[in-house]
Amino acid sequence: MLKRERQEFILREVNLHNRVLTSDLSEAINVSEDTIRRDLAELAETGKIIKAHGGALSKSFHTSFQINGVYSHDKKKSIARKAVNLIQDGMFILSGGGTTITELAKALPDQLQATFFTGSLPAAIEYIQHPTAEVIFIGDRISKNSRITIGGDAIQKIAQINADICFLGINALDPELGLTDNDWEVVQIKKAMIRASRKVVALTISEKLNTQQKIKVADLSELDIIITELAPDDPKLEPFRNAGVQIL
Amino acid sequence: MLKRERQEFILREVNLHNRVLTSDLSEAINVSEDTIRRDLAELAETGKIIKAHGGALSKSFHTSFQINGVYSHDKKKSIARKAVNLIQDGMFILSGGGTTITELAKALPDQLQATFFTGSLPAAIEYIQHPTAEVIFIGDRISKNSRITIGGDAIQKIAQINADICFLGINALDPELGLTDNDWEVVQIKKAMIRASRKVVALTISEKLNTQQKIKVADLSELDIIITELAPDDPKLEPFRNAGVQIL
DNA sequence: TTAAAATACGCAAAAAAGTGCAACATAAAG
DNA sequence: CTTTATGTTGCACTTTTTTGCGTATTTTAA
Repeated sequence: MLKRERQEFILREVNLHNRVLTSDLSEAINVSEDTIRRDLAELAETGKIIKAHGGALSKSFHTSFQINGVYSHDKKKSIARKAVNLIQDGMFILSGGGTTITELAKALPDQLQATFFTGSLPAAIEYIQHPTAEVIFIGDRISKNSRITIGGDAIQKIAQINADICFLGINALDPELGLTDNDWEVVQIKKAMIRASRKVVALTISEKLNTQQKIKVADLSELDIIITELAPDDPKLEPFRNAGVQIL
Repeated sequence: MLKRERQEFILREVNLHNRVLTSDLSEAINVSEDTIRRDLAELAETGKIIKAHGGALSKSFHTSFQINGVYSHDKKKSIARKAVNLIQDGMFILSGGGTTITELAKALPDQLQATFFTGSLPAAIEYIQHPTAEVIFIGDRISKNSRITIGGDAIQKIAQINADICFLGINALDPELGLTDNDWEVVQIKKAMIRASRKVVALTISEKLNTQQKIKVADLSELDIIITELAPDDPKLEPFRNAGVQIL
């Protein structure tokens, strides 16, 4: 079995079972565990899998673990600081969910007068603590995973809004595939929010750049601004800038 | 099971049940309690969970626990325990706001299957953490004081509901004046909720009995059940029982 | 205060991973 | 065809990681 062939087999196994053991792979392919380890190391280096003691985990399985760690907290704060500069007094703002958005809510300057539409419970809790912000909650069924409103009623309500700007915390952004997500209901909400806003801002930590999930939310062309914790001229952002999206 | 995989499992369990026991996890995953403790320590170190004696708590649970005052905490807990007995599988429940209601949400038995309609952000946060409860949020403008939805849109939505039971945390209850409140917008919401339910349950600590506020919400005759922390035959409750309201 | 439960700590065994090296294959260049 | 350069693989060895156990300590609840 060729090296390339072997690695593709491993990748399929990982994505199928969400985890593989070095020992199992070694036995299945009939090569030494050293070789398997070397393969896993290579696959992990290009970001296709996550290495772990005893084997490896699939990327999608692992994301939740990494993304809500304390490491990314500072990054999200720095993203939030950039984002609040886009907000001006009197604006009508559509706000999605996610921890990055929650940071945005915390970072609002005290004297700001703006109206926030959101379907995210954690975000709403933060917005409502702001001294002057007006908060409109978009009601409907609440998703247990993401703690945001989902469902047709919510989409209808969003469609009635004509917001100045929309902030979306996003899970995956790829130069080719654009904005993607893994939850069909959430995708519908995000699409509705994008339609209901004059300007769309995507907030994301750099780890989520160049990653893909299963369901399409929007093309890059539908985004106006991408905000990450990186400097705007970082090479990782090059393909997105080339697509005509403004980078902050 | 790989270490990382195990920690992901633990993290999911914590976020689902709000608390986990070291002993349960040890048995479920089939590793020693030492190993579980080490995992919990690592997860706590990166801020993903809150460690506690005997197990760990979810981060959100811990924070919401801290936010509420402790003055009448025990009384409200005892009220909540009485109230959950009224809830049965499959019920549609309208739920107001207030710390007593939040306690009710925390006291729900794990296996309960019910649908909760609410316009209270803190209550929704609690309901959504329950493993099986369905949560429908009634959206509209959020009041800064009470953190519940107010406004005509919400009232209209409530009118479309036909709930089995309605739980109201109340601010003032008087044998003559009935249920009163000081916030006009909140009063409209409460009235709508009472209209939309077959059975109305008022939850209150005894300090609020025999007090009045400025705006009338409902007559005593519109209430079906009053729950306080007192024993049902307490003399303070006599006038309410005489008005034909059931006391728990 | 006291007994039981839970935890921290040190330690040792087992498993897994990293390291250097030699064997082998492959392909390009002479 | 031979030689050389390159890359791949397996092996012996060391190092690191992980785990469970015994013991001492702390925490909890009565």
